[in-house]
Amino acid sequence: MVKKTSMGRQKIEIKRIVREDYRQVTFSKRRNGLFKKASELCILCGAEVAIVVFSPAGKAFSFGHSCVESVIDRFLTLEPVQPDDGTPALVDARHSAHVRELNRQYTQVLNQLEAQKKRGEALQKSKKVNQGQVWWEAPIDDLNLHELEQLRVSMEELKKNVSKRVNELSVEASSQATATFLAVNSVRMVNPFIAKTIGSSSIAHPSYAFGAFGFQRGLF
Amino acid sequence: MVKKTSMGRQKIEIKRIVREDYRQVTFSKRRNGLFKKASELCILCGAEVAIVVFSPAGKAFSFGHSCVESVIDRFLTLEPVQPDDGTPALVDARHSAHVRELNRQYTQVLNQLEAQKKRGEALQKSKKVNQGQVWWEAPIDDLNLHELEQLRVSMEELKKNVSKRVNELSVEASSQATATFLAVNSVRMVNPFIAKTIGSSSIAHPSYAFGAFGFQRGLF
DNA sequence: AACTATTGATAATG
DNA sequence: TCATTATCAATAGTT
Repeated sequence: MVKKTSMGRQKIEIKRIVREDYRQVTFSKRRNGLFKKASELCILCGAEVAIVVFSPAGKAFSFGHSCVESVIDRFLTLEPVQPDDGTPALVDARHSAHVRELNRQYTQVLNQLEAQKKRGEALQKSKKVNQGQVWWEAPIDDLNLHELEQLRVSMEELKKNVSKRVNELSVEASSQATATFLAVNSVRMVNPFIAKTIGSSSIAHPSYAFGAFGFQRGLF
Repeated sequence: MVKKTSMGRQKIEIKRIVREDYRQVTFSKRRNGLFKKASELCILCGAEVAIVVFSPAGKAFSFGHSCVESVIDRFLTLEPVQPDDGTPALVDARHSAHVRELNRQYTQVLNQLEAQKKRGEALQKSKKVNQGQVWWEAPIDDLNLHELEQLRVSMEELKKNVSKRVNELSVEASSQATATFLAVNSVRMVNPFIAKTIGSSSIAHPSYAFGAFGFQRGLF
């Protein structure tokens, strides 16, 4: 079994966190969580959301869909407060357009980044799955008849290859060695391909270095 | 064992909820959840938070600690977007700073995106290599007798597993299917394990668009 | 920054 | 809408 590395999340009381460093970490985590939730709300329900957060240190963070200012503006125009009495400066309008466009691009790239990250994680994960897999102990239980049939054919092929190789070796090696190979005895199950790859730092077969057979781990 | 009264929460994809009634329910729940999270953030970390939410129907909801307006005001005085009655120079300076910061972030995220793309491509490549590599065509030529012996034992093991599985399936499947499996015919040689792994892992992760609309961090 | 054991949020249901 | 509950997602504590 794996060693327990953490007691995991513990219940906390909702009251001011006293220790500054803890508070800072929690602030970061929860601010991200909040923004994520807001993002989901926008996507799921087509809502418009603006969030402004000031850290205790006075640093400002904001989230907005589609744009903080537009949501806030919309909100403020609903409010009885009407601070605006006159000219909407054209220059500022232009600047705002600029900023909005920049924001749009930034947002777009952020999305792409997230997508890429996810993709990378997925690949990493499937790679891990492959690595943890020892092929002769592979999840045969999950295979249907068709897949088993394919496997069977594959095994025939491998057997042929092995036989061929044995014959080749038999020619050049002593008959004693061949007899040893042919004798069935209990040898530990290790994958000879991997052993080969690890043993030699040759790059003759670079693909194996990536755990082509999916193991590396689980071999004692 | 108590009767199951519900399937419980199920994983959902983060995309627009089509059914209006579901969307409305989710909007209510998640809006409350969002406000609660915001409240906790304020209490735990001493942050100031303002949230404005417009439902798709156009109804406004807001949360504020200590007060929506005060937070928004504080934010807007930082933001150069509003035409200020103060000196134009000061406004421009703020605006420039804002844009510079946004540009900096944009650049940074662009760089991250590039890095992620590279990483993803590398993983994809190694995965392809794995797929292209068929283990039964592995470099048997490079194996010595000892390694071949190990391989042989491994094959025995695999064969046992396959036989066992075939027996299991034979019990539950028709004799016809079993017969089909047992018949040797030329099937394209693919590794069923690999196929299986890919198949299941592609459905692996849900996905929400994290920060889908982008948060602007620390604008000043 | 990453990792888990937990708690907390919430989708499905009544 | 409100309550319930099984499940998923966020995150507190730790490394």
